[in-house]
Amino acid sequence: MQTTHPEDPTVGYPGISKLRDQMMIMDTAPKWPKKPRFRLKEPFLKEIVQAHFDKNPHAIDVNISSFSQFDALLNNFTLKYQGKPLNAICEDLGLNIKDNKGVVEKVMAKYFGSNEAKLKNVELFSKVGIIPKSITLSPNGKRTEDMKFDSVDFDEWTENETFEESAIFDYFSNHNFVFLIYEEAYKNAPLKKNKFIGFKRIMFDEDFVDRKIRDLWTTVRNLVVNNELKEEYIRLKKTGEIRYTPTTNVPMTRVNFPKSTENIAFLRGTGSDAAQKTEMVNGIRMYRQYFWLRGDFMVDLLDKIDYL
DNA sequence: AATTTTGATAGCGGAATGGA
DNA sequence: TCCATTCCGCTATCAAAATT
Repeated sequence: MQTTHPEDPTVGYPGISKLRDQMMIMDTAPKWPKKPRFRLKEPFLKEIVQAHFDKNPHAIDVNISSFSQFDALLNNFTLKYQGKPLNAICEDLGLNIKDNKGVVEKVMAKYFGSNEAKLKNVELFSKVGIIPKSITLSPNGKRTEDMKFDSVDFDEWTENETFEESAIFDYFSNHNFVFLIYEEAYKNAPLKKNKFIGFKRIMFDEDFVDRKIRDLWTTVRNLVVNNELKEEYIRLKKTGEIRYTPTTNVPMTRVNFPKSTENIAFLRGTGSDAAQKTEMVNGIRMYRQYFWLRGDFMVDLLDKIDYL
């Protein structure tokens, strides 16, 4: 752009917003058409502070400073293991793993040089605000599940007055997401048989965050602030009988948070079992809540992106 | 150092829904 | 009407953190 308009840097501004997902340590704000300022990405600053206090003894330094290098590292993994089932990859990496749900993450952590099970212990990821997520496609490339993200801190959610100050805004706006994409060997195949397909890296579209995530934030916030949360029994539609959970034999209940039927972004609870509902909001005891995005939306979104 | 609790990841499973 | 898909509260598992 400089070569065509060296005297007028503003002509390049629209392109800067488009370059956001290429920039690892810097970011620009606000976005086009407003005049951009440069700033350090917030997760990077946090990591610098953390490193100072040596909070992260397991972190390794793979010495990567740009996304093209990062992408290349992921591409090497893809070239080696594309189409291979998870158990074969484990074997090749020297990981002795039973059929458990932690494998997906453990494999990646190992590849990035950490023997820890958690990818968040890999400094590279936290340093530059990369959030890894795995997604499994059905044999015909459709969604198998919806996607769970972070848990909800209701104090934070209601304390902040504006969406732009909220944690969920920061989560979706200021982070890169790397998706580890797997495909089922056959319908409902066990996890370790799933084939590794590849990586995709995205930043969520500003417009999507501003509409869908803002909707979720506003709706949930209003429900809690206005004390409009309600819990009700789940009843069988045919007979009207109350449903009971299979393991704890407690009545199943629902809370009137946004559901996946009405919204791409919604809340869903999680916990050890129905007898252990630890969260308390508006006097209602409930599972710890997480925000989710619909699986079909995620698959559509990723379909538009190229593999690394 | 051993044990318990918490919480994060990823997915299960039974009922409702929808298409052929 | 049958069967596949979707919905959504619930659950298996593991490891980190807290507690003893």
